[in-house]
Amino acid sequence: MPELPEVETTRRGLLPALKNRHIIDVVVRDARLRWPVEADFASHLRGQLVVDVDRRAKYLLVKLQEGFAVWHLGMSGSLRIVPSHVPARLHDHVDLVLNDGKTLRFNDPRRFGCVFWTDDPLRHKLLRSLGPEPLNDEFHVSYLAAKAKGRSVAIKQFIMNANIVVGVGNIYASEALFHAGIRPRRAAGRIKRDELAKLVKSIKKVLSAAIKQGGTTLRDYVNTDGAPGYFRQKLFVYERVNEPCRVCKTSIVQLTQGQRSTYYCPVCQR
DNA sequence: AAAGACACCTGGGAGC
DNA sequence: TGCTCCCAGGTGTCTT
Repeated sequence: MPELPEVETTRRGLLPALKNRHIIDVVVRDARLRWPVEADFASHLRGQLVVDVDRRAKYLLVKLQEGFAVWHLGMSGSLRIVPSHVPARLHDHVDLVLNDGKTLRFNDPRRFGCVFWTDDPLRHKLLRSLGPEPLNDEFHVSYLAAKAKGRSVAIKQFIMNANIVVGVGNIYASEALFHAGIRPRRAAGRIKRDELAKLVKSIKKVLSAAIKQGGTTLRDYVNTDGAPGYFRQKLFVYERVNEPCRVCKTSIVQLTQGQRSTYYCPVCQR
């Protein structure tokens, strides 16, 4: 499910619900996530005050007085705030019970997500070599051009590589390439500088617009209130194979890159 | 170092 | 109805 806009939407929902609350209990119903929930996870969190909720790439950083609870939603994970008396449902794997009668509840059918405690998330193995945030000023055309130089990998897979830039997943990679007018299979190293400049702008624009709409719900993504995101209506190519391009009416084409579906308009993108 | 394949897992939809 | 197959918002790890 979640790319950067969905994770950011989740962060914004969590912040007012978690900040300045105490975690009075932790329930781990199923520790078998992508990486098993560690045995001492609950004891690290129990009794702690939540100080802030931040985000790095697609990781949510729940800042505690001592260390952080770091969450990744994987493909199908979601975090909701529910009244603590609501019974857990299928795939509700982890709860943080708060001192205000509410519970932060993690649901993840495919169990590709993970959660762990750490005292220094940015130096953690999973986060330390991540590229820049796409919405920050450090992500600019000169940076991208330097990284792309000499690379033969397809531009779509290149911008989905979190070591290059974080947060661009399968939906927004196709969408950003459409808006930049670039075909997804072109080698990253052969994209001209002015095209890369357009691509940087498109990535920023698409992600910002999606955040404004609360993200994209295709199947099971919901925000912390259980509501879907509404950016799906604004998609130009993703999951629109054989439908007319919203700009030129040409049929949208689907292909496979790196075992993922890619969508593009053969006329608008060159 | 870079590129590509594969792995993890469940559920929903299509086709028979 | 029920089976099989394919596909899905991610990304670490292994092989070439």
